[in-house]
Amino acid sequence: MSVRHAVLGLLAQRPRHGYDLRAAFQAMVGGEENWDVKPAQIYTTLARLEKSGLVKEDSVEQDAGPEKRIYALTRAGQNTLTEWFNSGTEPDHQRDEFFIKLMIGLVSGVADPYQLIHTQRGHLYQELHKLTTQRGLSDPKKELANILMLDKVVMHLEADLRWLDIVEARLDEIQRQPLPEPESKPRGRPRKN
Amino acid sequence: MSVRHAVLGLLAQRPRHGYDLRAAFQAMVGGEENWDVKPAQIYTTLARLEKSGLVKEDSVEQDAGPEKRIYALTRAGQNTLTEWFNSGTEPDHQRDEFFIKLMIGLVSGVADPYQLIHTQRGHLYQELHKLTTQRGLSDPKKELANILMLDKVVMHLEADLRWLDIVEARLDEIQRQPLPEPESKPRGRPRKN
DNA sequence: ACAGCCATGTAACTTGTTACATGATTTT
DNA sequence: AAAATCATGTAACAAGTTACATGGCTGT
Repeated sequence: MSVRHAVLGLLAQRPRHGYDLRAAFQAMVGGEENWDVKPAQIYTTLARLEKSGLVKEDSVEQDAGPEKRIYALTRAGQNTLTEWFNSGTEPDHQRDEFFIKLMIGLVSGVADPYQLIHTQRGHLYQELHKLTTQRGLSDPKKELANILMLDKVVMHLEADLRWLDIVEARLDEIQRQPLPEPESKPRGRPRKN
Repeated sequence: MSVRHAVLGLLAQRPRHGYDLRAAFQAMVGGEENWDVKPAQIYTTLARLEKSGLVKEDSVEQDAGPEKRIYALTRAGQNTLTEWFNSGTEPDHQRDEFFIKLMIGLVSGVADPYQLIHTQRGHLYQELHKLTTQRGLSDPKKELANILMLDKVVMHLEADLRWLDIVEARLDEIQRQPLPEPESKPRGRPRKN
């Protein structure tokens, strides 16, 4: 849902061609490690936007190199964009794969929840470490978008880590006063970290 | 990607039919307000899993009411499930719509970033308030999954709020020492909150 | 009698990914 | 001469949503 509007926004800045849009988008989210938009998506999105009348082909440049199909916003496109800005934004309600994995682990008896948590914690710490060293090095020269994205990812990694601690605490609580759960016999808890 | 594996996991617990799977899934994520899985997705997923040989129709019950097509895991399904548990889980790298909205706002000059932040903060506080009162009321009687999901959502809402503060601080910094940005002339910052 | 739950599905559509395919220019 | 970058797209697929369609049983 975001890419569609991002394309409109970038075209509001100035008319652009597909390749340019992709580069601008990637710069905006701080590189492909954060959000790798495939060329295919840009071009198909452009085609769809054109079909919907939100965008139109402005001109075709060709100055040494392949031709560039420049697209521009239509009035309808501008309206759609301002509507987007004026509407609220849902905080993307965490359809988190790990949550599902943990719950399925608890319920199906196929995997040990404590093991899952342990693994995931390691994973998150590793990621966090990678990012914070990255951030420490090149902070001043990086662009705003890049920095903000890093901030965001770090905040959420920390939130996930805090959540894992809470989950563990809650599981411990339950093991002290076991509740009537059918299939899943509680396993012994391995040593912490 | 999650629903597919969730279905496998729930079938590992015991054979089930589509309607039952849906109910179990919804219970697991703590109700439709968190993750509303449509019936259509359950049934199409089951059909795909069957075509892939991970699941097979076990029997058809009919005891007063419509017939229930009971599905069970195949050996291949069990393998897929354990592979899933043994593989790492990416923390769902925040393809957050608000981030894009803010960046496009900054870059396109169409919307005021401070206004966007202000609106979003209000939105998040409201949500947070709704959840914490909800949590305060019925904590002991609720099921584990429900509680964990609430914990998770709250952690991430708080992370988002902290992030908004950081963003504002960074924008203020830039306004004190303006950088060479072409299109977007900085707007006056409206009063906080 | 009607509403609501139980239970199943199909069709059309949207967003996004993967893989393939082409070809020119610039850099090494 | 080869590799990287610029630039465009198509085809097939996967996941998910919306809307539609059907029908029986249960409670008011």
